[in-house]
Amino acid sequence: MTLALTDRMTELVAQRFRLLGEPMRLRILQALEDGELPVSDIVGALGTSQPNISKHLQILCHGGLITRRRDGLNIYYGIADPMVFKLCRLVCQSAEDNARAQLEELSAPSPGRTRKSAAIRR
Amino acid sequence: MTLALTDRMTELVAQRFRLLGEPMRLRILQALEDGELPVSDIVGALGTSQPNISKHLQILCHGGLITRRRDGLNIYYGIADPMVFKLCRLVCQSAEDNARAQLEELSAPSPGRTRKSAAIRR
DNA sequence: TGACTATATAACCATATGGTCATATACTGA
DNA sequence: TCAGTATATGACCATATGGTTATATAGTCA
Repeated sequence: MTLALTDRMTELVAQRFRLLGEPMRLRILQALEDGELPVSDIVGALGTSQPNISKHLQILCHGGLITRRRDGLNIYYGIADPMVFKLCRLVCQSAEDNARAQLEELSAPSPGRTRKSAAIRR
Repeated sequence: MTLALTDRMTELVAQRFRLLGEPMRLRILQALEDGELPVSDIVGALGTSQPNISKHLQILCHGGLITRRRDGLNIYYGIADPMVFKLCRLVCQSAEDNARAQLEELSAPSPGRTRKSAAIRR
């Protein structure tokens, strides 16, 4: 079945992909994979400034990818839906496949292409 | 199993997500879902300028998401790996869930939260 | 209340990104 | 070769984004 997204839905989906299109945010998500953490721990784990982490946490939180819970002075963030990791794995896989394909393309002995030949690219 | 991506891999994955984080590019991919098309058709279908489409096509092509094939004056672009639509469906689903959850949050009769309560947000 | 800690936010800067218009390039056919 | 068509690219602009530093806010505890 085709996607056939409405304009609004296309915007939403793009927005969600954009959340994941930032290395620092992916690192934050990975840091939270084993369970929720207070901001200070995330900062410690990722080696960037606390304001920067806070900013990304807010973006992820508003985007609905992480949860937020206060406990005394600390604020704990956690993964809202482990599905994100499924997404990451899929993309990871396809990125690997792509890299492999490019390697083959480069080391191919001759222009005797295998199939469909996705290469013109001037 | 945890993700445990290397820095390089994290960059690659983020880069790939960023490709999908643009409404116009998502629309292009959707336009190609039923089969490859020449640039002019894509332009016709999406109602933006030809240079703009060409730019996005190049980005998608370099990112390995679409294929490119010349036939005479026309250049046909096509989906490189239908997996992208699987990704979109997953994200779409989760975006819907999220929207629904936010609605419930808003229309919840009282602060008698159900579970874990992901809402502080000042 | 006041000192202290954890986190958020404001102001700012440099760079990236998406769009536009004008023009170049690549191919076709007379 | 030349006119014509399809696509790509360069130059440019406005805005978005990620980062930094300084400071505000919220909660704890003496």
